Order: sequence, then C-alpha cells, then structure tokens
Amino acid sequence: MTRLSAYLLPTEKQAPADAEAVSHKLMVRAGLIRQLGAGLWTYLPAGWRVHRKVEQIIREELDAIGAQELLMPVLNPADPWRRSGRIEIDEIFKLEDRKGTEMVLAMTHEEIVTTHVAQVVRSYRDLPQILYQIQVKERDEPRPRAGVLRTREFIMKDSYSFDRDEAGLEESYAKHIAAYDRIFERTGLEWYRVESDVGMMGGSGAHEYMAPCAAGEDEVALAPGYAANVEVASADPQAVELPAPLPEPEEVHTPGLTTVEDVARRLGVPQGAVLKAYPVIAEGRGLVLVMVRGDHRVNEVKLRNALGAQCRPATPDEFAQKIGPAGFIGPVGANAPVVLDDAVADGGYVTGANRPDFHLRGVEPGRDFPFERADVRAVEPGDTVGGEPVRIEKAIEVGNIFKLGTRYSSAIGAHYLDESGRQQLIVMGCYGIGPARIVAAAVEQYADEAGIAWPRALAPFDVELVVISRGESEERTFADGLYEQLKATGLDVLYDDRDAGPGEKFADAELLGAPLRVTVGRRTLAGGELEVQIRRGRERRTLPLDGAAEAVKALWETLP
RNA sequence: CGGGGCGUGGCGCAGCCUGGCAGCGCGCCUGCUUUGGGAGCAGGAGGUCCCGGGUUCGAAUCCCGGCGCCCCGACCA
Repeated sequence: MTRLSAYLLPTEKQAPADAEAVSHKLMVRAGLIRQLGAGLWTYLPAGWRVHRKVEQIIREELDAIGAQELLMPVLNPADPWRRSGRIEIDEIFKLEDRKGTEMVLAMTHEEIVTTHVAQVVRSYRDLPQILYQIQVKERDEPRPRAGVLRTREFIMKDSYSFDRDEAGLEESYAKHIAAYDRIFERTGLEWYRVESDVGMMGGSGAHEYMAPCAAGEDEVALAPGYAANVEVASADPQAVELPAPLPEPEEVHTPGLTTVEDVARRLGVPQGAVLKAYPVIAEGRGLVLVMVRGDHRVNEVKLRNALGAQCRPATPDEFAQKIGPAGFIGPVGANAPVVLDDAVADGGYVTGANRPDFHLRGVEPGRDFPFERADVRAVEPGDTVGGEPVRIEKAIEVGNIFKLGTRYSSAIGAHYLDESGRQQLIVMGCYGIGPARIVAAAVEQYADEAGIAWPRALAPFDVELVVISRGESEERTFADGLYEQLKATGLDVLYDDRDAGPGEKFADAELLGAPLRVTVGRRTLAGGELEVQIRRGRERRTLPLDGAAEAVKALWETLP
C-alpha cells in the first residue's frame, strides 16, 4: 500500500542551508533521510527502501560465492580489542557498563569474528570459511561530512575469509573480486576497482572499489586498462627538456628565491629541470632527503611505502645542521641519505647549494651526490601508462578488499591443525562495502537540475503513478485501477493520489527520481493514451491504454 | 587538532552594528474558487530567538562561559 497521501515522504523545496554535497541536499530534499546529529542520520521510509535494495544485491552475490551471513554485536567487550592493539585507536567509541567493565562500540569486526572462529575451527577440514554480516558500525570520526558519505554511525557489509594458507586466501580474495564486480555492476553505478594502499596494517594486497563523484574524498588515476588510487598510482612522467650537466656544479646567486617557480624563472630553465628537496624524518632511520623533479610533488603514502617506515616532514631546525638552510637545500654535500625519485632522468639539474641565497646548476645525480632510487612522486594528469594518458578523478570509496594474512589470527590466537597434525595460523582476508555510500554515489552520479534519477536497481520505487485530479472523477477511478494492475506486474509503485496540483506532483516525482513516471489525467482518457516520462533524460513517451500496465513493465525493463 | 562560519516557527532567511511590539517568503490549518508544471482570495495556528550567567528600567541584540551544527585543512587501521 504505497499511496503518497498516506506515506511519510517529507519533501522540501529548499535544501538545508548547511548542505554542500549534491547527494546531501537531494537526499534530504527528496525525503529520504533526516539528520539527528553530526554524522548521525535517520533513514525515512523511502530512503530505507533504497538502502535495502543495495543490501539485497550484496546478499545475493555474497551468498552466490558461498559466504554465510551472521550477525555480531555492536557492543563489544574491550578485551579482544586490547589483544589486537586496536583499543588505542582514537576513533573507537569506548564506554563502561554499570560494573565499570570497559566496553567498545565496534567500528568493524575482525577481532570478534576471529574470536569465534578461533573457538570453533579445529581442523583443516573446517576451512575455508567466508562469513559476513550487514551491521551497524560506530566510529568517532574527527569530521563527519557530506550527508551520509562520512558518518559516525553507518551500516557496513563486512565479510571475513578464513583459509589454511596463502593460496587459499588468494582463492577467497578472487571470489570476492568476482562477487564485488557483480555487485557494483548490478547497482548501476559507474565504478572502478583500483589498486590501493595496504596501510600500516601490513597485509599483502588490497583493492578499493571507487565510484567517481564530485563529493568524493579520494582521487583515482585512470587510464585505459589502468586504475589506481593516487596514493599508490604509478605512471611514466611527462618529458622535460633538460640542460646537459656541467663539468662540475656551478654556484649561482639566487637571493631570496626559495621556490622552484622563482628559481626556474630566474635561471631560464623549466621547473622540471630543478630538483625539489623534501627532507623527512623516517621512523628508525632519521633524516632522509627526498628529491623529486621541481614540477612534481612528493606522495607521502608512496614515500612511506618506499621507505618502509612512517615519516613526517623535517623541520628547518632538524635539517639545518646536516643539510642546509631552508629554501636553499640540496643533495650535494648533504649529510643525509638521498632518495631520488624515479622520474628524475639523466641531465644537468638545478639544486639548492646548501648556503643562503645560492643554488647550483649543472648538477648530475650520481656524480655529484649518491642516491637510492624510489618511486615517490604523485602521479600528474597527462602522465602515461602503457603510452595512454592518465586522468585523475575524484571518487568515493564504496568498497574495499584486503588480504589481512595472520594479523588477527595471531593476535587472537586462531589456529587449526593441518593434515600432519601441526598447528597453523589461519590466514584471513576482510572485505567491506558501504551501502549508504553506494546510495549517495548513485545520487551524485545521476542527479540533474530536477533531482535524483536513480538507476533502476536502486530506486525506492520502480514507477511513480501521478493522477491529475482532485476528488472523485473518472481519471481517479482509472488511476486507482491502473495502480492495482501495475502492482500486479510485480512493480513497486508509488501512487501520488494526494489532493495536490499537477506542478507539485511532477516536481516531487522528479525530485524522488523513480525511473518512470506515469501520468493519468483528463487528457489520458480523452486521447486514449497514457503518458510516461523516463526520468533519466526526462524523455516523454505514450503508451496505449489497452494493456498499459504490461507495457509500462516492459518499458521499465529496458531502462538502465 | 588548526582555520573559518552559523544557531531566530517545519524549511530558507531578515532583525543584532546603534538595546525598546519578534518579522518576511515558502510550508501548515479552515473556507470558497482553481485543476496537465510548485494556483488565487479571505481568515487562522505555530516561537524556551541554542543554553547558563552578567550588564541594564528593559537583552534576539551588549559582555562572559558553555553546547550544537556546517565548511576548509590535518586525520580517516
């Protein structure tokens, strides 16, 4: 029974003043969600329908790879979190029960699921297993933002694989890739599977599923056959015209010129012929001088991975003694190991001279300073991969898959006995999907000036039936009948039977974004034709009244 | 955590500087008219002006303290 006259769908003409992202504005305006507090959102009935459609797609595809759904508590004893060490994470909500026992609100469930598996799995015969849940997660986010894109409480599909060995993990991982590819394909989103950083948790591999959209928090580097988070992206640099090295470095006076741009302009060389110095303090290693082309930027995630250690920019005090004065530092004579970016080709470079107001020109890496090579720069638009230019797009992470290895099984103590009776650690993977982000990304990707234009798979309703008539009338009677017939075809129909004018009904229908709108008015009965609007593109068509419900269903099935 | 902004009816806002009746548009309710792109007329309801303290004859407005929310950056296991 979905008659709009009796359905809670509070639409607004004006977006809340504090909304910035398109999905935030439209989801509130369309009556899908309401805010309770920072990063806390209620799904109203129509919004929850969309969320459940996403969940259902996820369930079907995970069940298809043999994953088993379960449900674990959000409220956790602190102990497993202490064992894994993750109790230290600032984002975890912590609380005490009335007896003073420390508890946490789970932000994900590696510790808990591993605890259960450790108790239950004894033998290699009990493996592999894939378990998943669709459950609330709690994170004390430093900055919730953009409606449901980054919230403190959210629903997540999290699955966990348990295998005997690395080869088993590879299989479970491959199954998840297959399931995820199908899930995202079915949602109707534009999406990419990209290589991603494994982070400080170690792990042997990770991918993210990214949906391009303006409100996205990440950036992805894309080229035909290539997709990677810019945090790990690698590409061939654009060429730069380099002067030849001089027989030996030559000092040039560059008073007050501390930026690559200024130095390059003064010396009449391209910015790429200057070497930019980026001193860092690497954990366990001390001061390291990172050198990249002047027209490039250091990518801190790639640098961290290259150094195999956390690092942070060094302060002028920290490098003044061993290298030189801020603004004029360079690798020649520096008392620190030099990491030279892969994009630095052979040639003569301008570098800081390690004394105030001077640079060196004609510097040749290797001859004039020792270095180790690494790929530590951020990919730029126009770089190439396999000869194809790279473009960079904003995107929101809608899913991730991660080879955990034994990080949690060793912390929690999850073992099994192998064929020869030896105790082995279970090898794990974890795999997340954020249904709310899928919803928001779909809004972002397909919205137009009139509102939301859902992909067929996610729309809260398949068809919105609008009757233009107030009170009892021939049109109303006809529309009532058509509503029943449409429902009988299996379509989810929202029937706008409100006592409202046509403009208001059309505007609300387009705001809510069902893929099809069917209009019944005086014209319909007079002309003998039913008017249908395809929401995406707002194209109008007519269908014969005879067999209209089946024709609507058939048209709906052709939509994206 | 650093920077910026905002809290006044359901939504959007004005009023604050320079203290003196709490206002506007939309929405909502009633009646009549209207009925294919957010209608017209008439009448009406709805407010702890974020909270607490202070100054003052008098505070939405000035002062002090707190809370909440948004945006940019940092962070995001």
